[in-house]
Amino acid sequence: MSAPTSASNSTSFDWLYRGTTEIFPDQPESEDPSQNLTQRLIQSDRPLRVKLGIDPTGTDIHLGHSIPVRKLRAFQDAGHTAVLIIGDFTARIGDPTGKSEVRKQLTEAQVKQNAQTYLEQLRPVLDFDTPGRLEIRYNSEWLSKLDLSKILELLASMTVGQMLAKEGFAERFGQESPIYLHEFLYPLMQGYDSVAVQADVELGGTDQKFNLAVGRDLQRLFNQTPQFGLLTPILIGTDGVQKMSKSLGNYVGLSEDALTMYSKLEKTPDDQLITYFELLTNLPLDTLPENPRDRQKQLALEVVTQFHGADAATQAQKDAQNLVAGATGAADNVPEFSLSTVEFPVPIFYLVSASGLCKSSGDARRQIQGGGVKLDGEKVTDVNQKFAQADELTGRILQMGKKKFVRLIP
RNA sequence: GGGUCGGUGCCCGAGUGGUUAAUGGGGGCGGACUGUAAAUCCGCUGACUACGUCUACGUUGGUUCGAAUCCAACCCGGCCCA
Repeated sequence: MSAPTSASNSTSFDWLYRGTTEIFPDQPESEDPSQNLTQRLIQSDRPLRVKLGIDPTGTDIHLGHSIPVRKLRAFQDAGHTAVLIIGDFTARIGDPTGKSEVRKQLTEAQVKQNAQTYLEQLRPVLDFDTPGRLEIRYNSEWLSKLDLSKILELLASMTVGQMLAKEGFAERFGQESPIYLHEFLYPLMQGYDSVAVQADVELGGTDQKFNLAVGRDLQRLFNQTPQFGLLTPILIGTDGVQKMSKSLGNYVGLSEDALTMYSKLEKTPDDQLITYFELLTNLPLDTLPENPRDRQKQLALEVVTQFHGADAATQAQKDAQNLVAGATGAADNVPEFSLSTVEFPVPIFYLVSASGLCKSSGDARRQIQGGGVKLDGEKVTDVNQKFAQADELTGRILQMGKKKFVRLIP
C-alpha cells in the first residue's frame, strides 16, 4: 500500500509518489520531460503550474476531498505554483462522473457562497501565505465568455463514441436513462480550464482520469504542452467499506470540531489505518506504533492537529477518553437541571424526560426498562419509582447511557 | 395531452376492509462484551406524569358497525405513448 521508495529516484521525490495512484504519461526510464514527470520537475527552469479544480456544489467538504488538495500542497512545498480552480461555472452543470442522476442545477448565489466556505475549509491544508505559491481562479472567468464558434471547436475535438466511453455515461446509456447533451460539455469545459491556466500538471481523484485526459487533448489542440495527470486514490470512509461521502455518513468533515473529528478518526478500521496515515499525514510509515489502538490514536491526534492545532488536538484526546471512561469523575461539565420545574411527587420516568435526557417520556420508560438509566451510578429498575420531595434528589446525578448526564439542583 | 404504476412511521419497504401503533431491513438509542463510541450478540425505536387517552399510512370528502386497505375529486412522482 505504501509508495515504494525505489532506489533510483528515492529521497527527493518521495512526496510526489506518496499516496499517488497513477501519473500519466509515465515512462520511468525516459529522460524526456514530456513523458516523465520527475524529469520534468528536475529539468524545468520555472515553477510548474499545478492545477486542481473543485466544484463548489455543496457546503461541506471532507477528508476525502482533501486528498488531492494535500498533494497540491506538497507541490507548493516543493516550490511550485498551485492553481486552484473554483468551478463556479461548471458547478452549475455538474460532473456526470459516478452520478446516475443528472445533478440539480445550482443558482449563481449558492455557488458563490459555497465557494467561500470551501476556501475557508481548505485554509489549513493549503499554503495561502507564501507569495507566488497559490493562484485562485474562477472558471466562469473564461468559460462564460466562450462563444459558439469556440464551443464548436471544442465539441469537434471529440467523438460521441469517445464521450460514451466515459464511465458514468456508459452506464447510463446502457440503462437507457437520460443523458442530456449539455453534460457532454462538462469534460470539455474542465479540459478547457487546463488550457486557460496553462497547466503543467493536473491533480484529481482516480475517477477524474477521463477529464484529465481531455485536458491533455485540448491543450494539444491549442498548441500547448499537454499536462501531466496525477491521480490520487478515493478515500474509504470511516466504515472501512465504501468511499467517503456525505450521503453515506461515513465522512469526517474538514469543518468539524476537534472532538468530533478525533472521535471519528480514533476508530478508523485497522485495515485502513496505513492508508489513512499515508494519505492524510506526512508521518513516516515505518515508525508507526505496533499496537493498532495506539495507531488509531496517533492518527486521530495528527489529523486533528492539522486542522485545529496541537493544543486542541490533545484536549480532544482527553475529552474523548473522559467520555468513554464515564464522566462522573469530571463532574464539572455536567449540565444542571432545576427540580423547581417539576411537580412533586414525581415519577422517575418523568424526571428523565423532563430533564432532556430522553426525547419523550415514552422513550424514558423504555430506556429505564432497558437498563440505561442510572441515579448516582445505580441502575434504576422501576419506571414508576416516585420521589415525594425535591431534597430527596437535590445534588444527585442522573445518567442516561454512557454519555448523557444531568445534575439535579433545587 | 393520453395511458399506466405509485405516494406508508427518520429512510427504504411489506401490508389491499376487522388484535394494525401497522411485518422486515437500514439508521438511531440502550445493554453485554472489547484495545475502541469498531466488530459481534441482545433489547428498544409515535405522543401523553400512561393499566387508559390521543395522533398516524399524499390531501379533502364519501361508503361502512369498522378502512392504510373500497369510492370520488385534487396534489405530487416514475415509466410508456404523443
